[in-house]
Amino acid sequence: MKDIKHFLRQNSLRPTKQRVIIANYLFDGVNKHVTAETLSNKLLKMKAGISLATIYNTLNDFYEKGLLKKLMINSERIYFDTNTEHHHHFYSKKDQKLIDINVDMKVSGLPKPPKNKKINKIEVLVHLDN
Amino acid sequence: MKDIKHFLRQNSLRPTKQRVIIANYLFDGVNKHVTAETLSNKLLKMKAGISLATIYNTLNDFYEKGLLKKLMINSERIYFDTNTEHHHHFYSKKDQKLIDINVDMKVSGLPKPPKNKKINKIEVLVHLDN
DNA sequence: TATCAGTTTAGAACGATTCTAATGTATTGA
DNA sequence: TCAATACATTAGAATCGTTCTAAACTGATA
Repeated sequence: MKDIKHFLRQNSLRPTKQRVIIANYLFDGVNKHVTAETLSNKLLKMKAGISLATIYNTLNDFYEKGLLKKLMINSERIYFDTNTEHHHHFYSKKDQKLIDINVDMKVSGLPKPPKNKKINKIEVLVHLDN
Repeated sequence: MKDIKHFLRQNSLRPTKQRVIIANYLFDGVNKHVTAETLSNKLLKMKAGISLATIYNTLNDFYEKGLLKKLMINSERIYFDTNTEHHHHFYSKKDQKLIDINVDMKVSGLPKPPKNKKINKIEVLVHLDN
């Protein structure tokens, strides 16, 4: 896809074969949460022979350019989120799955931050039972 | 301390020397957030010769008995929280520090959870800038 | 106080991630 | 166009937090 190459160049990333494949999958319009492992599995199914090292490099490169958000949620693995807007999540431990919450939520009753500290952002994680 | 031995027994934990030392430190009335590493450092300073394996075992034993909460927060390490009540946190990435938020907070505008899922608990993490 | 289940320990193993350094490739500019 | 080079990819080694193993030890019990 021409668009993806252009998109990568716009973000100071050389459109190599591997990056194009990965970006095409990640930025297909449907927001995703991936770990290196889940992405690797997807790519294996697509028969794209991309090494794990490259998958890690690429996810981190995309992250550094702001194309992905990093989530570390009650879990052992780092999730990369293609939705880089500020938003919240449902999390099902049982399914090991994250679901975006895209509506605006308000947190009330927040105490003052400690002296000399400023609030940067508020993250709400809604744990699901089943 | 007699109390601590009793406390451990009440929780079906044999009051071994190592567990008594660790419990005495953790449950001294001041809530704490520790990782295996920070606890190990504290114990080294106290000249308690307790192996890392035992520290991991003990933290996990305490966790299994509900004496500690596990937090995994935007970070590489597992934090154990001596405050097992439902509460929220400030988190300073710069300082790698967690601070309890013990006041009641309300989250409004929460969407319905996915079909057949029930909300278990809501965790708010307030990221600090500096 | 002997027995035994539970505990501690050093060090090995593990698993996710990063590093290394050799090979390959996109970009550039002559 | 093509050579030079800066950047990417890769397999496998290294790393680091954590868990496992199996041998030695200890608290509980009778």
